Amino acid sequence: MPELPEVETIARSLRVGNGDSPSLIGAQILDAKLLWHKTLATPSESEFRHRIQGQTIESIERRAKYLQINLSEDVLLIHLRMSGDLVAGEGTEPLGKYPRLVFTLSKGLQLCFTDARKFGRVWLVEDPLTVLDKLGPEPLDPEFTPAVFAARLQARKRQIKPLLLDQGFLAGMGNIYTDEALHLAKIHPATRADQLEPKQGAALLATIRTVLNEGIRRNGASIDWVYRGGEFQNQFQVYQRTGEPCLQCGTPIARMVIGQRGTHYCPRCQVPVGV
DNA sequence: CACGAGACCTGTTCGC
DNA sequence: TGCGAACAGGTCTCGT
Repeated sequence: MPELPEVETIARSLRVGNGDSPSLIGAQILDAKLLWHKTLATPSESEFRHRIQGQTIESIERRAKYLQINLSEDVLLIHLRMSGDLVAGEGTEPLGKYPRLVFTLSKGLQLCFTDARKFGRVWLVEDPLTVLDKLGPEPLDPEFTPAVFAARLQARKRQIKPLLLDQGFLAGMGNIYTDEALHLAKIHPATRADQLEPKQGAALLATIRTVLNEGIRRNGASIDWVYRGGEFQNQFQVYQRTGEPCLQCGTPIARMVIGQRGTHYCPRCQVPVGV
């Protein structure tokens, strides 16, 4: 489920708590139980348990689609990939289906990493940059300007959709929000990046921010059986609406495969240019 | 550098 | 109803 808005939603709820989820700030990690060995990217399981025991959760933030949990000595990084989730609560029995890594915390709390498809990964490192150093700019960073974004587009020949999904080019976009942003910007997903007018490129960053902010405002999107409780799925204009009328022009939404990803677009609003 | 295919995994939904 | 195929919010690696 996790693109930037979903990860941001999780980071916020772990940080400040919400209805059924307690804030984890200040909690101490008493132990960690690894239930699927590949979930832990580094270090080894024994070193992981040894190092993390006794550390306190000092702050929680998000970088791209990574959750960054700053501990008293180290940094815990979590990537949810396709089906990962984090559930905080009370008790020692793992919360939720498909638990892969369970942290026992002080105050009778636990943090449970669940992940049906087992793609998610967890790192415990001293320096987060050893994991995060290849990431591109944050789309919501106000210092990242539309002009800079447009200029970076001009230097690339790739199709715009795979380029937006490239985390080294721009960090945090996933399949849903990319399709939605391109539709809002009226750009065909197969358009070559360097074929976009600088004006279009600048406008594209604006629509990216629009859909991301709207996603965050609605606590992310919940679709299929990987449920999170967000409501952004009700705002989809194209994603998973193949054959349904475009809400702008009535033309049936089309689906094609670009970069091995299902891609949804309006063939009338998003006219192919230089494809 | 760009691009495609294959891996990594499991669960749900679709088509016959 | 049953069964295989297709599909799923992500990313890595390898070959061309």
